[in-house]
Amino acid sequence: MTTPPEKKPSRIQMRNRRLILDSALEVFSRDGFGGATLDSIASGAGLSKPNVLYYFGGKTEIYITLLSQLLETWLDPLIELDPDGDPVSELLAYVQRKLDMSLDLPAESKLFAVEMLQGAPRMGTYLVNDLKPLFDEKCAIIQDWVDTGRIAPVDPAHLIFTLWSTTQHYADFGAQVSVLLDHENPAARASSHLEQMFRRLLEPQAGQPLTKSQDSAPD
Amino acid sequence: MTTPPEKKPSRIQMRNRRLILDSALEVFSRDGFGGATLDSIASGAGLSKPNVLYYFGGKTEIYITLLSQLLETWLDPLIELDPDGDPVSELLAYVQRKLDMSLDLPAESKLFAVEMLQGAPRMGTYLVNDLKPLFDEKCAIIQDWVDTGRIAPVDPAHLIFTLWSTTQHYADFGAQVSVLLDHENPAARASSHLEQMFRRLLEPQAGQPLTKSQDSAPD
DNA sequence: CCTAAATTTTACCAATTGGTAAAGCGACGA
DNA sequence: TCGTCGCTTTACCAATTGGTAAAATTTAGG
Repeated sequence: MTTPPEKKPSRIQMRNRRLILDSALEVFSRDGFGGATLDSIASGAGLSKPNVLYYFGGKTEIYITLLSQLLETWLDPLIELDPDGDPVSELLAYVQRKLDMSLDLPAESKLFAVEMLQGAPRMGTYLVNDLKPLFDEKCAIIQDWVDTGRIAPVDPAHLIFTLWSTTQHYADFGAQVSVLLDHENPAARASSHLEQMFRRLLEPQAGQPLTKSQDSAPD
Repeated sequence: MTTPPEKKPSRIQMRNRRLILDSALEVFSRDGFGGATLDSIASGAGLSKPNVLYYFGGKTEIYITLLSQLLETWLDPLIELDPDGDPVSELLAYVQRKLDMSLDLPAESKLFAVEMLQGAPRMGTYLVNDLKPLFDEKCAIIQDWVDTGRIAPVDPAHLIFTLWSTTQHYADFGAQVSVLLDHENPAARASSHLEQMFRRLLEPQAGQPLTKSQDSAPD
């Protein structure tokens, strides 16, 4: 009970907590957990360090708060993947949603990346308890689409990895992308490139439909 | 002259410098530049902190040394992309080389990622002076392959981004991959998934070959 | 074995870190 | 007017940080 005022958050509490979290997102996503300092978070929020610690129990609590808020936003597009929709459209829409998020909220993407690079030390349980079941569920859906010949045969898990990595790349490696593309805005080209790529990957080939992919061992 | 012994490096110098760099690679790739400490680098190398500073001028010098060594290894596969080879084979071989590197040397991949996430503050010049020209050169080659109808029409720059992101994902997000795949080794499946994906992306479609992209000026 | 150079350790330091204690400030109701 | 409750600041602190000086030790060469 030392730190966060209980009960109803007042207007000023809401405002300052948000200022702190906004600043912390920027700092943590750039410098990682260990590299971030309370001082830079505080100054980014326009507050003093002890004032920041009035609202949060400590550096770790800010980080955890950020991470769990992030996860809700992050999982949302995957949750929306509809087993009853048109498979290719659903997956292409997922790609676009993910790409939009990476372009609009690069810091969120980077924060996630930073945590993963460290081996997910403060996120391990979440990965196992929340992401894994959702991931398995969606893999099963995709596998069903493959089995019924509605998309080309593809490994669902690695398809999702590919989808995540290609979209998040524009956030996480934005510095590189920016230099290599002469600082032109990558958004439009990235979008059509990814759409084209996943469309080709996923659209069932006219040649070999479901006859061979139903259950036998491939390769 | 303060720090690194000049002239011929002795056997013990070679050994200790290598110990330090190996340990530093591990630490920097996990914790980032700001999060890494000389103490943890030293203890990882089995040396004392002042002893580490006998071989390197400081934390930054170790980091820079690591980065420039990394870049040679990292750029190599791209350099090998042969304009005279079979386009699809060349690109698929590049994918495999990149994937192998990510699986064999995940720390190198992570170090690069960490630096990019921070906005490449200690690498800006490398990006512009070394990577950018090479990138442009290879993009031109790929564009030529497209223009001559030897691969399907695709944006060369974004193709490379896709290639980089999908392969490096297995290193940078290894913690996530490991959990989601039930800790089974992703290597074999990743390899065939990526080969299939890029093959479909790149192989010219029977339907619409070079008619629309043939020779116009590639600005 | 002896010396000189190379290496390693011990003992420090100033600055910064995450965090705490308590005093000060402002608004608001009695 | 007063008190008090929520918020902010000032003044700290112990631990850790990157880095240095110099003594102690090891090594290599003759």
